Amino acid sequence: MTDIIKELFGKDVFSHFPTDVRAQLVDHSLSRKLVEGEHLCRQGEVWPYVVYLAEGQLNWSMVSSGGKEHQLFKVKNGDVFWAHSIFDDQPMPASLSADGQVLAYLWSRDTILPLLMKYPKAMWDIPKKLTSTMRSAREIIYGLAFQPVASRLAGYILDNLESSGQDSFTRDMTLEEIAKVLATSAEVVCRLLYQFQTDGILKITRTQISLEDQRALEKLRTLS
Amino acid sequence: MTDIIKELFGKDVFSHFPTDVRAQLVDHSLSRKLVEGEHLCRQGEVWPYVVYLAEGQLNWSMVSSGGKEHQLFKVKNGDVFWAHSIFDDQPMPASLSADGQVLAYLWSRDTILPLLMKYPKAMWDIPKKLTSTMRSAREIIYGLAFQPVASRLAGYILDNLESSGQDSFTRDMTLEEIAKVLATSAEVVCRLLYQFQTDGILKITRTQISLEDQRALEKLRTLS
DNA sequence: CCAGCGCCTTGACTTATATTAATTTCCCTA
DNA sequence: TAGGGAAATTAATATAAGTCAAGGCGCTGG
Repeated sequence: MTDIIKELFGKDVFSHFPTDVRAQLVDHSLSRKLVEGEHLCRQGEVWPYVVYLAEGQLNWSMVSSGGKEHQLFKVKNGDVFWAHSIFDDQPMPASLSADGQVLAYLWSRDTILPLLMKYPKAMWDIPKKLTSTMRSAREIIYGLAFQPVASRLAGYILDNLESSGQDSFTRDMTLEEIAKVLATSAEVVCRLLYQFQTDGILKITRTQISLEDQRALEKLRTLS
Repeated sequence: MTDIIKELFGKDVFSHFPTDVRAQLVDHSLSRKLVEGEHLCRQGEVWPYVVYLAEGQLNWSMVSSGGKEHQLFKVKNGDVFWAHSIFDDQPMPASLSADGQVLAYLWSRDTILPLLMKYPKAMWDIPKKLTSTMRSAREIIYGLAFQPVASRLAGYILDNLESSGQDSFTRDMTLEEIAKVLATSAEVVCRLLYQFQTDGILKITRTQISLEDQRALEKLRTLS
């Protein structure tokens, strides 16, 4: 625990608390272990917590009015997540669910707010963080609204290649899951992947995707 | 000026400042008058200001990578607007331009930040405000991504009818401008309006829109 | 009063993507 | 090692919406 917590106190907001407060925060933390698919919070619920994700990943996904599920982003290992309800006491607009094994530490608003009031410098980091979230959320959703599926898929592949560090990677999500992220259907993803292959951009097998022409793929991502 | 400022101090954030600080804020305010179409800030510019809109309306609009302009929302009379750059010193993601005559009061970060540090209760209202902005922005952009144009148009008309208080209103925007808000083209808007008429939902002339069947229009809005 | 301009209207065509359904491939387990 | 089930693939079809082009209407200023 101590190592993990040490990392936490290098992050925005938390880095501004003095040592004794840090100890106090450690004492008041709640820890939650989740298994694949389990929910940390559900869309519609009022859930005023800060999360520090010590192990694993969380999916931030929402169900639209049409009943379709869409995954907007992932909370990654080491990320801090400030739930909307902390600030306005309104229902959460999406759900957080575990992607694999998860260990998370939580603090309720009642714990953290008095400390923020006492250390305004820490508090000032919150709008900063929210702004950056807004910026990236806008980017993502705008992509959904204004970029063709092919561009979104290109971006998705490039992101994966980048984080794998190789020029090829093994798909660990089903086409169905990818489709959920790109807000389209598995069939379309499949067709586009093969389209990319005939265009000489990728080589694909059932589970592997390897890059043939990075420049072309990057062009696809931005074009239109 | 004093009346206007009095209103300001009833709002989030500002309501938490004591009298002497309020006076100080009035002293340090910058006032800007704008005429139709003039820009208060431009997309891409680092612009660390808080805005209080005393008269008129501002359009918050962005140019997408494809070069198309899209208007996301309006800052209305009496609204307070916290520009992204205040928090993270990054470029603004969209532009603010005057919709008609505008009178705005501005405070730079250098003026406001020390006061926020001194009055954490005021500062705490900022994340609250940002959260509400995030919620409504998400709603709007998700609409663009997941709702058909017909639903968006239905919502647009219902909003206008509501704010006019009548069951009919005179269009004060060109089809082109409506298209910009709905992220589509004027032709499509036109065709849909006539479609609505043949369906018995609206009666339209060149400039007037009057409601015939509210229930049907509301159904259209939500029915994905 | 009419010429011209901006806006609106309409039609024809193109394209991206959703949907449905049928078929194939792969992998796991009995 | 066969059988079953999940996932992937492919094809056919449907539909929403964008684009282009042409024409019509109504207002304004000379």
